Amino acid sequence: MTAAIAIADTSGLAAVSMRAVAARLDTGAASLYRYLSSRDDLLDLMADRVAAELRPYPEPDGDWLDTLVRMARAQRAVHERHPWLFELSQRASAIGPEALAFFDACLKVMAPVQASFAAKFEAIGMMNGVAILFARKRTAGEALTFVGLDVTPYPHLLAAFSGPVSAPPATDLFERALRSLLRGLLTTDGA
Amino acid sequence: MTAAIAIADTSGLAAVSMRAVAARLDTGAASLYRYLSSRDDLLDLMADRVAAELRPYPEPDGDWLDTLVRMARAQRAVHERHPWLFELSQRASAIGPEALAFFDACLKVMAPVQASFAAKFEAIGMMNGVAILFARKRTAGEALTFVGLDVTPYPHLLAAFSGPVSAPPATDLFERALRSLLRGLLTTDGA
DNA sequence: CCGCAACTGCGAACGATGTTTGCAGTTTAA
DNA sequence: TTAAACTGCAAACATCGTTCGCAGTTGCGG
Repeated sequence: MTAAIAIADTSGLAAVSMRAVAARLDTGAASLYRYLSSRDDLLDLMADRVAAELRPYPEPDGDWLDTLVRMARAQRAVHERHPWLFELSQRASAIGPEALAFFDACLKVMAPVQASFAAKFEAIGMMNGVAILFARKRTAGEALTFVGLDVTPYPHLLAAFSGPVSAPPATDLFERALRSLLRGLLTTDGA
Repeated sequence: MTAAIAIADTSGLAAVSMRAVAARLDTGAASLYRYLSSRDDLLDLMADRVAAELRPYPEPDGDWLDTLVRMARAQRAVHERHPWLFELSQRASAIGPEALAFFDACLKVMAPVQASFAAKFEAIGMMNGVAILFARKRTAGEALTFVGLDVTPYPHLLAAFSGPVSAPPATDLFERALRSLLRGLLTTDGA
């Protein structure tokens, strides 16, 4: 449901209650059960609907690694647009047709790579993990800056914060990390 | 609370209700609020209690990469012992003293590495992500094997499953991935 | 030993949640 | 026209986290 996604985008996943969604649709909560079997169903639909934003998949032109990085960038963008997607991605049932299609497209890009299916599977999982991690980077940074914690028992943490505050921007840390990881995962000489 | 962790280990996080924990302690739900301010408090305490299992931290002997891999192995073991920890790790408030101590220990190991604090921060985050991903590998594998999905629209997925089922074990995929990632993240020549 | 203040445990109740039920109202088909 | 099927939805139920208020206990100054 588009209404549910709108609520999640503005107020978070917890605000997506059956009553809230129904109210946005000017109806009662019970009416939703004519179209959904449960709230989990709704969440799955939301996840798959949003996974459709990964389209169109890039054509595998040139280097497969470049193409994969491009797809990972799309994943990161989606996770930045819909922060709640992270909470859903851990649910096994959230793997819907769109997620499978993306998975399939990744495999297609990896076709020229000589590696086992298990390795490719792992690589796609890592790609997803990296995209999520970087999408949440800003949030995580704030989490450590929040007040009220005495850092004196952690000498190295203290030293790190005492140093120059703004580090060199480390441009494209995302891409560098992803590239080195995928290369290490999918080639034999990269160990 | 040890009781709450026991419930989560056997029945999942959702089963950790105030009433369930109280029942295990032969008391009423309201009594818990003499010691906890809310359920979130309880979850934070659980996360930190379990983070203590990462101790003792290895002494930084020899190569820093070896030491980090050892610490990541410990993380993976904890996540395999307590699968629910993953759900908690996304909550900012779950960063307690034990988590900070681990973070500090990582920074200590990284002391000889010449990289910005931002890069090290990112590297620790990735390390955590990789550990979680591999801890959940078996679950994820089952998720794709589950029945009821027609894979015909996904030709590359189908081809992958049609191939030899059991791939070469890919021993130490965990360590290879981690090593290539950390090296790429923390050194300048690894791009 | 008393009396009073502070603390502790907890049954009962409140609001909110996901879900089920039952019943009107409406559409469809014979 | 009429019976069957479908649709929307208010009301009710179970369960959740949390609060309230009251007994029972403890600690302490007189």
